[in-house]
Amino acid sequence: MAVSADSAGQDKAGAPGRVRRRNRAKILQAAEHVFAERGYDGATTAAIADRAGLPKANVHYYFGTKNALYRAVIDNIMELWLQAFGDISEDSDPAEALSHYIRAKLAHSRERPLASRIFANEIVRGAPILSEYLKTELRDWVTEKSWVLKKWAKAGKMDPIDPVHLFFMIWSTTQTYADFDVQMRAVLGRRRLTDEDFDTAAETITRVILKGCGIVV
Amino acid sequence: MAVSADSAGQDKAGAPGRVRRRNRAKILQAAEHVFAERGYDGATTAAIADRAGLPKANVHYYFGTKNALYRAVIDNIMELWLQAFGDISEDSDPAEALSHYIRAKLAHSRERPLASRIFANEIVRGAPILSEYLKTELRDWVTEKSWVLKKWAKAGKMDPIDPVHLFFMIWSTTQTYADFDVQMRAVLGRRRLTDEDFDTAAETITRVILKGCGIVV
DNA sequence: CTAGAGTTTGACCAACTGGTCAAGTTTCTT
DNA sequence: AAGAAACTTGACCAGTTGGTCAAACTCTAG
Repeated sequence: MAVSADSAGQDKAGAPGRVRRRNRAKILQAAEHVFAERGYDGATTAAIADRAGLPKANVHYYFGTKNALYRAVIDNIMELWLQAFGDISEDSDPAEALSHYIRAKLAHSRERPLASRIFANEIVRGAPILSEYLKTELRDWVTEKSWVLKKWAKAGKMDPIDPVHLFFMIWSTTQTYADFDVQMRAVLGRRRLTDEDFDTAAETITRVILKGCGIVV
Repeated sequence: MAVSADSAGQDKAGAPGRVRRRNRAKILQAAEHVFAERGYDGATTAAIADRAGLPKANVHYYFGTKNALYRAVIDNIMELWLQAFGDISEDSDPAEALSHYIRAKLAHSRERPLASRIFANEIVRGAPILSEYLKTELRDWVTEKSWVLKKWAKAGKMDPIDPVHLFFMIWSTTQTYADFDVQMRAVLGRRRLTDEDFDTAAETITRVILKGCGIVV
């Protein structure tokens, strides 16, 4: 996954390339919004341009095609995903490592719901862009971490739960608060999910999963 | 949610209305496929007509607009959702009731993945059609069942877990096998999820959640 | 059998979409 | 300062989309 340099450097007036950097960032941010809200097909380059406050032709000047822009947005997002993959290693404490991972994932849902929703959309569409990443980087990560969980189980630190499906559980229970936000809000009767909602969610998920895996806190 | 009569009666040759019924059913089925695969905006009436083996004008003859057809598909789907809401009542056994519910939800993901994916798409889009349903029927169901879980907790049959978030956990962990199927397949290295995969999933989810809630089996 | 209701369909259309372009403007380099 | 490079933008275009329509055809009730 390429690492884009956008929004990296400073935008000192007079610095060469500052226009390029600022406009690319504006467009990427607008695109993230529109893609998250409308999906790939529902998003129009005109809507993205509007939101960025630029004429449509300008969007094409910087990113060429809608598809290239979409890829750039996805690139940006996957950078974050990888960061959230905290340290689950053999000698870390299961309770701490897992609850930290769960909380990190949930925080991501709260802080970057657009990213999560775009990711969800991409997967539901059949992952035309991301399937390569899923089959390589993600799969390797899961394989590696599965070994750790198996060793924890052998050491009696947790029950012998299938590690892969356990990761599926953690991903789905945490991402649902971003992707299915409307459903959660409707059921909870909230206009917006509050900090308390996320705290309760974190507590419930962590508790059920840790205890469910036989991890003593 | 309206209950459509499609695919109800028999299609005896000579029975009046049989053409209408058969064609509406054909179109609905095709629409379910296309909407699930491409999302609302990505789906075209032409693609749906093609898949149904009918000219596009025919689709409009029966359903008027694309949006009306989409609503009809959603209607069909919600009928199923409600059925899966098995019996979680005060005097049923927690272990049995919950594990039955989890298995039913998971079976639904395996047997009707298209329905699940359309539902997911609808929610991620902000539930323009379903928000009313979520705020009323679904919310009421959750409220009612939450009472049951709370009584179970008071009776010492399970830990005092937040029931609403627990339902969120069950929904997300089971639906993920339909909605994020590509991701699961990529990580598991399968071309298709097998029966064994679903069995392992059911076992893992049931075990973690039941034990996590302090329900003794 | 026959009149009217129900169905089928190709041709058509206006609106919108992603994308292009060339002429102008601003910024950078020397 | 001045020429080159980078950026801006309104006008434009071809392809696609949801939707219409009228003429032809088929079915059903009496």
